Amino acid sequence: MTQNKVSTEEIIKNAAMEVFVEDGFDGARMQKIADKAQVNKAMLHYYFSSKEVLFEKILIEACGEMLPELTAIIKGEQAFIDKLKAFVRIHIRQQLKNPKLVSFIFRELNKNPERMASQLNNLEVMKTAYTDFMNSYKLEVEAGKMHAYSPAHLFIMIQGLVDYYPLSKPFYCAFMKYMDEAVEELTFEEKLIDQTCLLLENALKK
Amino acid sequence: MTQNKVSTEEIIKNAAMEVFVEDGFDGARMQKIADKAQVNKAMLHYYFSSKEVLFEKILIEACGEMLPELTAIIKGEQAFIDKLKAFVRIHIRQQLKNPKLVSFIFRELNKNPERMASQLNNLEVMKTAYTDFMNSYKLEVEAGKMHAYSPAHLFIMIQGLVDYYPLSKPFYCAFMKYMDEAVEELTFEEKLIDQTCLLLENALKK
DNA sequence: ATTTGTGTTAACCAACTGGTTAGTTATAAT
DNA sequence: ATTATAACTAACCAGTTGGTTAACACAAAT
Repeated sequence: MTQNKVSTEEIIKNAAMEVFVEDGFDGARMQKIADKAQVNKAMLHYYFSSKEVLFEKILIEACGEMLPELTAIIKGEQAFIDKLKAFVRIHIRQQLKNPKLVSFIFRELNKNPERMASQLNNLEVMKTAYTDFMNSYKLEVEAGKMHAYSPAHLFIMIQGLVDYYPLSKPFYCAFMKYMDEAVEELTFEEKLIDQTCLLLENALKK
Repeated sequence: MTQNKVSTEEIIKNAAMEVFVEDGFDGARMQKIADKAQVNKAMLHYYFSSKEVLFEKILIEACGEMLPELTAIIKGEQAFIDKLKAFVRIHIRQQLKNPKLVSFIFRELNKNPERMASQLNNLEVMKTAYTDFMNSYKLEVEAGKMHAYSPAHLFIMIQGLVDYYPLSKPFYCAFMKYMDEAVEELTFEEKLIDQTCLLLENALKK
């Protein structure tokens, strides 16, 4: 019973995650969520008062799912460049596991930047990650081992390199087909990771 | 009359562009488009049979607006690296002029990759751009002047560098505020362009 | 003057949407 | 056994949505 109680709410959440990620807030239908969760539609309003509230809960969870194993890397004892490579590798692989989640986040981010901003408090991890990462970079620069970039801009460029492909994967799948380039997805993506690491290494190392 | 005839259809299109870009397909309301165009809602169905049809027209136009001055660059007589820099500069500036358009394209791309793929025929420009660009790059590599990357992957990485920030600008605006970093938008963005050029130069030049 | 065709409108409609409600079952507490 | 509370359901509701329709205006062609 206590099991069941927790369970139903969790089932709804999982169903809602799927539907919201697939269809976005506007496209998502409460009935579809209820069907997927195999509960009566009224249950959605029983556990979560409104669509908006349910969505907010899902959005928070979705954000959380974006930055998991990453913390481990930052706290590691590796050299900066190895940390960076590990970050690239893990981040891209992770995003590619669920590309729809990535596009969901960006979709809702652009629709309602303020809401996402208010969620930023939860991303304390990200703040420390950013700071730690950039401090190690500055040390490398001061030691004359790396080219100097503006840390903030470098951060954005790295994010671009690791977030962009998962976000536009469907486009490139179609584009490749159109270009008559037969590509085996997995090898292509692993190679993208390698190439990204290589590019960053060349761009940074003096 | 002929003037007026053309005009009304164009007015509707412009209004539809605004609303679809702002709200996405699911969020957009025909009434809102009609209001913005200051015409009766029935007129939308008079000129464009359905929401779907109107949307498709808008999507094509939106895609067209994405790749304008770029063709000029490719046909230019500059050296590869200068072409690349010019591309970065113009592309980022262009996207930043209307960031909502960028996020609109990505939103709808991820919602309906097949539709976007079918629109790829219109992007003949892109195909030639891609081929030309990559051929010049290969020449540089063969001449031993540049590091060798897989052309396809390099293409994607470059796109990531130029598309990512406009796409996630609202996030970084909020993030910067949260990090207590006061940034003057325009200078920040011009510097991002410079930094991107620098990064690519370092990553490519031997 | 009358016809014809295009542009335009107000009013309407069926389908759908998020949300409610009144009532039912099941479980635990007294 | 009775009560109280939480979990659940079927039916319903008011508001919205994309889309239609029948009538109207107004110009050009006859």
